[in-house]
Amino acid sequence: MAETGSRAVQGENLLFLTDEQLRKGIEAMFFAYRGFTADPDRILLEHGYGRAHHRAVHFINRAPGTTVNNLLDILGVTKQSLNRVLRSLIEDGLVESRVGTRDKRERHLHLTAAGAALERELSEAQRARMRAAFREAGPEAVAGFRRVLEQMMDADSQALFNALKEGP
Amino acid sequence: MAETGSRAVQGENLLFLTDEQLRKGIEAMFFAYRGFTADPDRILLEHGYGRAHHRAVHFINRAPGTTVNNLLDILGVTKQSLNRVLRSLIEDGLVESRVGTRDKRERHLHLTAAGAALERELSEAQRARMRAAFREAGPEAVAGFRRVLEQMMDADSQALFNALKEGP
DNA sequence: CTTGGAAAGTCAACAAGGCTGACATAAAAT
DNA sequence: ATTTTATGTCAGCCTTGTTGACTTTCCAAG
Repeated sequence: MAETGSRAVQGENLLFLTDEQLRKGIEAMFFAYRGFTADPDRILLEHGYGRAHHRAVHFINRAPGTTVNNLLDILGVTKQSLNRVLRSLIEDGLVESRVGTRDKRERHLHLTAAGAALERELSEAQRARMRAAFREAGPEAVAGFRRVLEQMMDADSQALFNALKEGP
Repeated sequence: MAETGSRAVQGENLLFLTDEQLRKGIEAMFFAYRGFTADPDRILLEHGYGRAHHRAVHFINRAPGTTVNNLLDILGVTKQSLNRVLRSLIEDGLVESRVGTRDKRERHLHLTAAGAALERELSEAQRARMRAAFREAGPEAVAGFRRVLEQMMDADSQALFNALKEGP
């Protein structure tokens, strides 16, 4: 327990890499993620939806016209799982599925007015919390926050994240 | 869409609070949390456990002798949900439940040698990723990361997080 | 000492949201 | 003409969350 991992490196100012510091980082991620999802979860409950619907709505809004396969890559779930969510969103008139013009096998997904309204309600709540946290922490902390999170992603997630940056 | 939220504040250097920046922060949290849980999830699968078991084992290790009620506060789930997880861990000999000496209604939870071994396997994998991310990002980024995450927590989570810092 | 209530455990039932496997259809690609 | 790809769907399973009802144990206040 005493000499695991980071303590092996010596003669450098790497105190931020001690197991103790790493453990704090891990627990901070756990508690922060709970806060991160708390507000949308409350709103979703009122509408009879879950987190899976939030994720679908978020990324359809981010990349309107995206295909089902593309969404599967982003969300990292099976098509059966996504399909259950998409079906209810389409039935409820929040998402529209348009047959592709170039490739008619593809379905292009768009939010309806109602879908966009829900997306706004969810993302405004989530942004409000993020904004408060960012404001409290300050711009330099925010830059560090982003840098660490990006490094924590898998390589493929990192690619998806950066692809979303620029937009479609 | 144009003048929501942060853009209302003007004449200040608050560009890090634009809706666009906040959206990036939200997506970064989503993808990073997936990476954060990916390694433990793989290990848990091999052992036939899930994330709920990881959380229980983690916090029992952090605060040995903690009571069930205390653990319920930390994890934020129902006792029925936690009980199912604890029962399997106890049956499998990873967790020991000792009747309280002062108050015999309470059960004090401890990891067995086998439980501690699993905890080590899980936390070492998770620390390895966190360590790599921290090292890449650097100490100032790490400080910012921690500051933002703490602000993102609910007030009660923040209290729990800080209580855990000092130890029992 | 009795009783109220807290701590813990248990049973049952349910829902969301993951998963696998199998199969169907349409359209593109070869 | 055949194969591959994109999508949808049915059936069934698992984990992990929920509520509600009930019991046992036991501390503490009356």
